[in-house]
Formats: sequence, structure tokens, C-alpha cells
Amino acid sequence: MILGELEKRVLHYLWEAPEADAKQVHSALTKRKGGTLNTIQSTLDRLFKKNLLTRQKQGHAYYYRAKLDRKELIAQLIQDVTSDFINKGEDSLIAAFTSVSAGLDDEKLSQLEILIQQQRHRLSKEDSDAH
Amino acid sequence: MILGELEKRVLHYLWEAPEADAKQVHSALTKRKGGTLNTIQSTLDRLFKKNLLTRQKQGHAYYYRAKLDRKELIAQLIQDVTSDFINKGEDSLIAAFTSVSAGLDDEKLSQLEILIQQQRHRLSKEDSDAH
DNA sequence: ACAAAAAACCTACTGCCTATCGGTTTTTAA
DNA sequence: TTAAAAACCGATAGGCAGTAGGTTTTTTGT
Repeated sequence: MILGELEKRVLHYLWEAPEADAKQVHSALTKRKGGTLNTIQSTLDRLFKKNLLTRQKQGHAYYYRAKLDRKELIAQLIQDVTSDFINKGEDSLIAAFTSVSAGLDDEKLSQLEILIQQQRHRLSKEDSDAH
Repeated sequence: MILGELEKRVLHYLWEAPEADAKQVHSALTKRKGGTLNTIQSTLDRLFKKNLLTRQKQGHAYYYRAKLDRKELIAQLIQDVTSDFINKGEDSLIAAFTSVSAGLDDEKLSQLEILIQQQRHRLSKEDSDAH
């Protein structure tokens, strides 16, 4: 998945906005820089076709929402960009972790351990919620 | 950093090969599929200009080597693809970890903890080696 | 119901990048 | 010193983002 600069800016905007139509996105993203409403419409449409946005008519216009939040998209992009380099049987995300961890210092490793603990808590909470 | 299919195949080859000239890469990568030696030369040159390969004349031809190993490249690509989505002050790699860990189950979290321990050992070994 | 306004849709062009390869110059080696 | 090998140059094709003009469809106010 390749994302252009404008596409990224639109996503950023939609992570703040809950939802928005082309007009809103346009006026928000073209304060200094130029660009017509059509450009924004095309970009929203391309993101929709990439399955990164949902949309639904509300009144007159489509209202778009981000399908993935920021972290989910990051995880997706990491999958995309790493999958070609992961050997069969190897888990793509674990392998990516392995690659990245090689550049981390002690403090960051500790941060990671905390994140792992938080994730465990999240998992056990999900489990009890399921009852 | 965007890598095309052929570029990826060349990198894969050079991770196995230690080093190789265009001729070797060409005969290795064009068993079934077509492609001239020139195509491989261009691809090697593009990778060289992207700073992903080193090269040096040995006898008649350039011999190319991968500048980054597989995991280093993966880490680099993750940096590239995530940096646009990381908020200022946030560490790009930690943030990427955070994103990815959200999709991991208990077993994978344990694998991660093991990786973190291994990385710690590597760090302390480096430290003692520095003496 | 109808006309004006708004939005969606189609189409096309530019720019950038990869893949491809023909042809020319430079380098190497017999 | 020339014939072969390699490097280098240039050109084309295909794909995708960004951009926007123009047309059709939808919505809405009167």
C-alpha cells in the first residue's frame, strides 16, 4: 500500500475529525496551499477504494470516516512493507519486532516491556468481558 | 523508500550471495522469467544510488554487496513508513511497536519478551566488549 | 414541479518511479 | 591494438498520486 502526501494529510485530519465530507476536508487542508475541492474528492475516493475509509450519505454529501485508527494503520503498513522480506513460517510482525529491537537501547526496551504488560492486561480484560 | 519487485529480488539474492556482479545476479534471477543483463545493471545501479548496495571494482566488473542485512532493511522500511504518522516527541520505533503489539496474542507477547531479553544480553555484551 | 445549487462522476494530463532494453563509450585483457 | 566485456546514456512503457475541467446526477428551496 502506497500513500501519497495528500492522502496522509487527509487521514490525519480524519483521525481528529470523527467524520467529515469533502467540503470540510477541503477547507481544512487548503488553508495555505491551493487545491480544488475536486482534488480532495478524488483523494477521498482513492482512499475509499483502498479500503481505508468508509462513507455514507448524510443529507446531500458523503461523510467519510477512517476505517483504521492511526495505530491500526501503522500496523497495517508495517505488515505490507515487511511481508516481502519475511521467510515462510516466520511471523511477519514478530520478525519486524526483532528487526526493530536491534536498534533500541535499554530504556526503550523497558518501555516495551511496559507496553507488553499493558497489552496483557487488555487481553485478560477482554477475556473476562466475554463472560 | 519504495522498492520494486525486481529490486526486492535482487536484495534477496545479495543476502544469500555475499557479493556478486551483474552477470551473476542476472543469471540467478532470470531462470524462468526474461530480462536482459542491462535490466539487472540498471536495477543494481538504482539500488546503489538508493544507498542500499555498496560496490567495488574487482577485475573487470563491479561487485555489489548489500549495505544492510535483511533485518536492518526491515527496520529501515518500518521507520520510513511510520515516520509520517508519528507525533512529535514520540519515538518512531516505540510507536510502531505499540501499534503492532495491539494485534498480538499471549503467546506472541511472550515471544516478544524473550526477544527483549536477548536484546538486553546483546547490549550488555557490547558494553563489556567495549573495555 | 422545477430550476438552481451542490455533489458525484468521468476523463485527462502531469510528474515521479520501476522495469526494460537498444545503442554507444569506456575499460579490460589476450 | 583490437575484440570482448562492462559501464553508461537515453528512451519507452506502465503504474500511481495529484490536480482539475467538464458533465451528469442528486438535492433542495421556492
